[in-house]
Amino acid sequence: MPDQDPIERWSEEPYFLQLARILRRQIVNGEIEPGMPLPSESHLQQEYGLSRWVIRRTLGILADEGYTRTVAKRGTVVRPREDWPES
Amino acid sequence: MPDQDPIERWSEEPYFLQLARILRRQIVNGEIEPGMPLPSESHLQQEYGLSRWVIRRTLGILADEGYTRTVAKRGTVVRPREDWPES
DNA sequence: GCGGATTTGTACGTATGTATG
DNA sequence: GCATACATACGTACAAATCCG
Repeated sequence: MPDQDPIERWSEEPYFLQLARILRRQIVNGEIEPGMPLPSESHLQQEYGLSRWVIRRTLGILADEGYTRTVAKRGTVVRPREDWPES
Repeated sequence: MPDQDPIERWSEEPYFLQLARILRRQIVNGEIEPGMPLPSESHLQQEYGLSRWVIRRTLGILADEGYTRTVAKRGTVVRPREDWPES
């Protein structure tokens, strides 16, 4: 349900940070398990009503943090827990 | 002289990788010394005839590598040599 | 194996906000 | 007050590889 995790458009916080927090939590909570794919960029666009710029910025952050790996023409998958930041 | 470091538009290599290589070499060669500012994004745009998207992508790479630090509303400066990648 | 749909990557343009100088 | 400079965010287009019926 996208509306459980709405992007606050009045917020000072950039959309890509809000969305990164939302997706990061879903991963940590096990809603998307290691090895499983995240929704595609276009799907995330529709789900959250955000531009692809924001979606890609967000996915870049999660990848940098070690939560996900994005492969060209394939998609983005959740990495093993040992690759996540500790604590 | 921009034309000494032209972007090869026929190349397979993305523009932002070509430009990153060019600017990285200028830094390593001491053409822009630590503490000194890089040209502004709009200046780089005009100098190389590239979009701001490519310029920012490039500067992001150099910053990730430790060569530069970009500060909002200020500009991008070259970091001390000890922050650069070794060898 | 073919062909279309999907998906990510690169690249462009524009607009607006905000802090700096 | 005004110009500069970076940050965010929207849009579009095309390429190339992959996936799938």
